[in-house]
Amino acid sequence: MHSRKTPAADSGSFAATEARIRRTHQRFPAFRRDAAVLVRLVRHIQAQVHDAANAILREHGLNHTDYNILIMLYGSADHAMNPSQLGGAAGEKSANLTRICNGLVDRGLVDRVADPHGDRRKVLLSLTRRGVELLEALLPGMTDLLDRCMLGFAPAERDQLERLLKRLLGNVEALVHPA
Amino acid sequence: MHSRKTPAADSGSFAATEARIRRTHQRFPAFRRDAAVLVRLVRHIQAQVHDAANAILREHGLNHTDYNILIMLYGSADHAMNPSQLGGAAGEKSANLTRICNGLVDRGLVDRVADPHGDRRKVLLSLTRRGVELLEALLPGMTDLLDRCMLGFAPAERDQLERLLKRLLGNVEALVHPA
DNA sequence: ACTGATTAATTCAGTTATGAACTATAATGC
DNA sequence: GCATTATAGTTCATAACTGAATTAATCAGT
Repeated sequence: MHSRKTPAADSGSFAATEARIRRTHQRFPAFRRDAAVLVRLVRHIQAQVHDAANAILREHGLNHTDYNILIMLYGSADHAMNPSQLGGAAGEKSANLTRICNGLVDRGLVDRVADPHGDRRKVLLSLTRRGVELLEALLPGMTDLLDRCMLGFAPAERDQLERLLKRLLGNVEALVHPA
Repeated sequence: MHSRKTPAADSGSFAATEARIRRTHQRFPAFRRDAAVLVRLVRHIQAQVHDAANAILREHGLNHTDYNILIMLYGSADHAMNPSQLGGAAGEKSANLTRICNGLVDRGLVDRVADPHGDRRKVLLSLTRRGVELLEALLPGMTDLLDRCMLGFAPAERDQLERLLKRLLGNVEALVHPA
């Protein structure tokens, strides 16, 4: 018996990717190396974190998306948010959010009630006691993962990276919601 | 008639997200603000770029994933790669890659043949003439997207961001393939 | 008040992605 | 040579996600 992990491929060595980007730029000069590299870096980082988080969370019966929803609620002022806030915060489309929350509600981790404040279209999602407990049981593992991401980064470097990424985010948000 | 765009949510304003992360940190001090912010930034950036690219590519009958495969092949030395190289480069799992390439082969954009060099397990994927043509028709739009990502970034800032992201990638790769 | 446009959330059909199992070939050790 | 182990690629069942349509409630202008 084999296959303890997905064979996938050697995702390491971004060097080959860079060589490809360079060649593309040669064949099609308008294609800018720098931007392409950045976008691909972001893509790879996101994919790896996603996979690593999934691997950790699987044994608790959750995936990275579920976790993201739970931690957003955990961080919110009263452990409660509307679906649309939550979707925006977690970067999930509303249709997907409904599905995810259905699952979390079914498992008793999240509560879904009509929003008491006026607007009867709205819904309030909140962590149940069990949701809080599960999340807090998960947090050490996830915290450790985050720590390992930051190995070798000086505080000033983290700040700088954060600042630059925020500007990048500003730019890419303008792509979808133009003006 | 309404709904010209998915309602989704206000993905803008990362500020609320930061407030949540701060609260989480207060309730669970081991949870580091900086790392969490960075990971969520990466997630949001990737999601937005993905959506924007999909919107552009849709009218050509492709999605962002398809495009990524094609551009990898385009950038490779002889417009040809093995599935596993390609999967690694594009950040796709092998099972998914098979499916994607099936589609591209069916549409006559990609050629799939036995790798001529010895190893009979291997397969070679390459761009067809049509694949090259379609890709080159697409590239101006995608190039423009990339350009808009970089608005307001000085060359030195791009370099710095690239360097920092590469280090981050190094760290996150170690998460999945430990040691 | 009433019409038309917006917004919140969900539903739905179709697409895309995942983990595990499987087949076939190649490499390694003995 | 032969057994063991590893790798390349695919298949399959299931899960996750998407865009568009739908329902219901609010809002804005008149």
